[in-house]
Amino acid sequence: MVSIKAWVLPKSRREQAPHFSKAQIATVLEQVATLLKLKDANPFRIRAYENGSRTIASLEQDLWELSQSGTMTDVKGIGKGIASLIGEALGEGTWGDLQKLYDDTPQGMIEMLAIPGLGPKRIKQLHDELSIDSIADLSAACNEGAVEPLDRFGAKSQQKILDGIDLLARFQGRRRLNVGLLYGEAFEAMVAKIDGVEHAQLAGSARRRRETIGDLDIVAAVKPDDVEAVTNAILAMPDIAEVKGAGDSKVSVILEASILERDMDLGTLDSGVFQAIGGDDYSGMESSGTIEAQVRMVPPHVFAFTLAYFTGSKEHNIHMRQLAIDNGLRLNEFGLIPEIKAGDLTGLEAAQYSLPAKNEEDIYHHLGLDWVPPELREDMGEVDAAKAKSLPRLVMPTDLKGSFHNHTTLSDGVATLEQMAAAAMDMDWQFLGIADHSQMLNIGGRQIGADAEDLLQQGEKIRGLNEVWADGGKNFRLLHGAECDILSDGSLDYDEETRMQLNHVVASVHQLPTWRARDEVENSEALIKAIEDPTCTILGHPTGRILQGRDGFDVDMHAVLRRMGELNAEGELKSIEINASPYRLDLDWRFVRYARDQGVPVCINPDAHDTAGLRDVWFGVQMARKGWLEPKDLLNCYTGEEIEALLS
DNA sequence: GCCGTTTTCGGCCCGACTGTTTTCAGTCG
Repeated sequence: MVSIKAWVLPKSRREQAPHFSKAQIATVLEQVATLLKLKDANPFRIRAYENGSRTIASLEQDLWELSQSGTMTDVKGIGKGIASLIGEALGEGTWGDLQKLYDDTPQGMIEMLAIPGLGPKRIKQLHDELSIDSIADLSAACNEGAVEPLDRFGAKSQQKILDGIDLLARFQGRRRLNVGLLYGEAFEAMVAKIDGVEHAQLAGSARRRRETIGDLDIVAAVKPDDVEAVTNAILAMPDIAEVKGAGDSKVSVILEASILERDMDLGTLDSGVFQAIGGDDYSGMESSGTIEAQVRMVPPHVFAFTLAYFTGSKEHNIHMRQLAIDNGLRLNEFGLIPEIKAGDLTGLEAAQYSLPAKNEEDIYHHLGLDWVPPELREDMGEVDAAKAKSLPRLVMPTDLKGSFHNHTTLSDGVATLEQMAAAAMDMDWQFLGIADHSQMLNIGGRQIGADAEDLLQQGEKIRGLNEVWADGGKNFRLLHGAECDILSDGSLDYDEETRMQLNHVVASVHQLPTWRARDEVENSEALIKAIEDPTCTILGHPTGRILQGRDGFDVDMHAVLRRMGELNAEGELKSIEINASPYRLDLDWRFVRYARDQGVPVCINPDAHDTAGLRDVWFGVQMARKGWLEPKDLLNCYTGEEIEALLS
């Protein structure tokens, strides 16, 4: 059972302003929104805090500068109230009267929000009328039958809460993208095969390639006469653990892992990292899991609208809907309907007057926009760019000609140089960077990394192999690098003379506990010192996060990227990695566009520990797409010759 | 709480489903 960290207002760890980081401010605003929900506050006030949190989290400017210059309210979504709250937090390290809000709300009420079907209003009612303030209390009250007689509750509600508590214990919430896609694509294929389904498509966050997936949304085109039969066919599937609901247009179920015809491939991860995040407990949780899925059935002629609607994001949809309203149109999952014709009609009735759309392109075109790739639909500027016809030509997996950060048997990989090279050639790559762990890396007292001497020997071997391929006219080369540990003070492992002999150095942090115990300022300084080292080429998995496993360390990524941008402007090559392991996907895609804007070349690295691991680059490409990258922004898309010249 | 500018108040996206009701509130996406 995953326990939720207690919610407390952060205390400043600094002597002087600014006292908090952007991430801390964003977290507090998000928590305030949730606490206000539990107090049944004005829903629009709640949304203002939610929007504020989202805005701050993705803000590129320096918060402290905005606050000092009094221009914070120029940021859309930040008004006088939130600006003054932030100003006080940054300047004084205090949080106004928020402490009272935090004190007023029992931790257990926050935990109850995770119970499916139970929301803030009813949690408040349970708290007010039965003094319930923990999941344990709630469970006991349901078992005693104390919940049933409450106003607007009943026998079914009480049972549903018990089921929800049970589900919460079994169901770990979000799944990583690779796992979610396995379920999603399997389920999509099964639904598509049902008689009466004209076509079916996976929508939602899986289609947008978010790094984690909450639940699956499948949109199915079904004629009204076939809906009942299709519903029954779905409910009769063998891999359904539970039916959560079934109506005229929607079936909501929980899928078992047995839907996957083959064993779940969980991918590979650095040695030691598994232990750090819970070892067997973690992998047990991974493979025994279930996932929630919804199928939305709509008449074929409105399929495109429903697909767009359920692809989201919610924020993108709100922006699109506003744009429609500005044009006298009503946009929903059934159509794009002139308000003047729709009148008082709603739903499918109103949709008979919809502008036609045979696909999503048509919908966007009706609103004067270019089609927006699903990965970009996060309301982060894509609507305006689509209007200005300036959306990027996003990178595709086939644009890649190599990668830079991969392991062999010299450290903790299981494949040899030759095996890794052969696998890369199979992918039509022109280069493969080898970067085994450096000597400092120890796991449980055992040295994982390579001694300098062995590392340099590997270089000899690589030069020999490269000569053979060159002589044979094969357009392929290995690049000799190392994944050098960044020590706690920001210096790099190995001596400089050793590092100088490499094609490239991937500098990464592995001693996470030390870094997580420090604050953002110290960590940022250490990372900047590491990238300033003349031998450092690539900053590897920049925060050390493991999705669904552990948070990364605090760091001002904008500041690090700005410094990297300066160094690139001075003619040095400093690249940032999108670690493509589905466990990491670090650099977070939310920073990728900022890196590009600062002139920092990005590289996608599978961090492969075996030949199959090279395929993980696909996930990195998805994150690069979410970060608006074109082939020219990525070192992976240079030719082998160009890379050779760049790194020599 | 934020926004806009026929500004200083009134509106803020919208529909499906469920369980409780007998017209609707809560939850979800």
